Amino acid sequence: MGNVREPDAKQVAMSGALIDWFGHAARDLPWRAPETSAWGILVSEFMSQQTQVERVIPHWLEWMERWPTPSALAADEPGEAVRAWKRLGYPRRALWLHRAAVEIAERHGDEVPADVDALLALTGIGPYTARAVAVFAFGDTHPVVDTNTRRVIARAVHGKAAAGMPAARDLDDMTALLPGEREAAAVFNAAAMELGATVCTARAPKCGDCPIAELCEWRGAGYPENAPAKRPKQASFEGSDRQARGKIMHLLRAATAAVDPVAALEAAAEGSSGGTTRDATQPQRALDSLIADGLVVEFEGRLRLP
DNA sequence: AAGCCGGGGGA
DNA sequence: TCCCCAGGCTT
Repeated sequence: MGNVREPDAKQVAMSGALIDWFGHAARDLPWRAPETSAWGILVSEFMSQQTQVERVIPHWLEWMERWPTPSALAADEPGEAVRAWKRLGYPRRALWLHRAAVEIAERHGDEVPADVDALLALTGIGPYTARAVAVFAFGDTHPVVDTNTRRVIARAVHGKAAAGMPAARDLDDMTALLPGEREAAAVFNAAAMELGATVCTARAPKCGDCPIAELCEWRGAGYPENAPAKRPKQASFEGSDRQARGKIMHLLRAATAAVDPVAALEAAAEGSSGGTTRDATQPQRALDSLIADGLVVEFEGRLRLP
């Protein structure tokens, strides 16, 4: 981390403008209510990984009603967490959230730890989520770097259209903008994320609504079209293994009893008879990978959630 | 460093 | 159609 230096005048102007803007423009997300527990913050962060927050809201409300504490979730079967996850995507997150709840209940006295390193040690929590919980649940003064803040900094500070690959530099960039005062630092982290999510968007930024347009280097340079972020090209979802896995999970979530493996393989192949040749081994491969992930369990020759 | 992992919203 | 989304884990 090295020496912490005082933000310069432009950095102060930028963070100040973002904090002021956030005061009136922030979305009314339920976990932003002041009485939300650290557990509630942690759940919201798990659900929001690679998922737009608007889609998370109903799942979060239902989840917190049913499992208001880590120990409440830990007392239920992991499969119940996977079932309640519904179609949020990446169901491994539900499994990992359940594991994290067990770890918190067993190792931390049912209290979400406030320390970044302790958070990082929990299942499913990485650099982003650990700092997000430390900052948004406990008011700590770490830089929170997600896909939104990386894009905002790339544009406003570096004058580039898009962020490069994630790097250690991202944390330093965010730290340079972070106000020294504790409460302001937490609000600034949320404000930078909010700007990236609602105004400084990847596809069609609303620069007319931007509170830091006058300070933005990208705007000042005339919106140069730099090389786009080298994000790994995601394979088409249609016909993918991921889609096949999703179909099996959909069947198992809806099932009230363990299902015949043949039915699961048929579900995985559903819709694949559309003319183009498809990998005949895909259904079995999808099922095997789900079992390897612990999302599906073999039980007396049938399949069920864990 | 690269690949993999869901599903939906928006252009 | 393609790109993107409050990422993290495995190899």
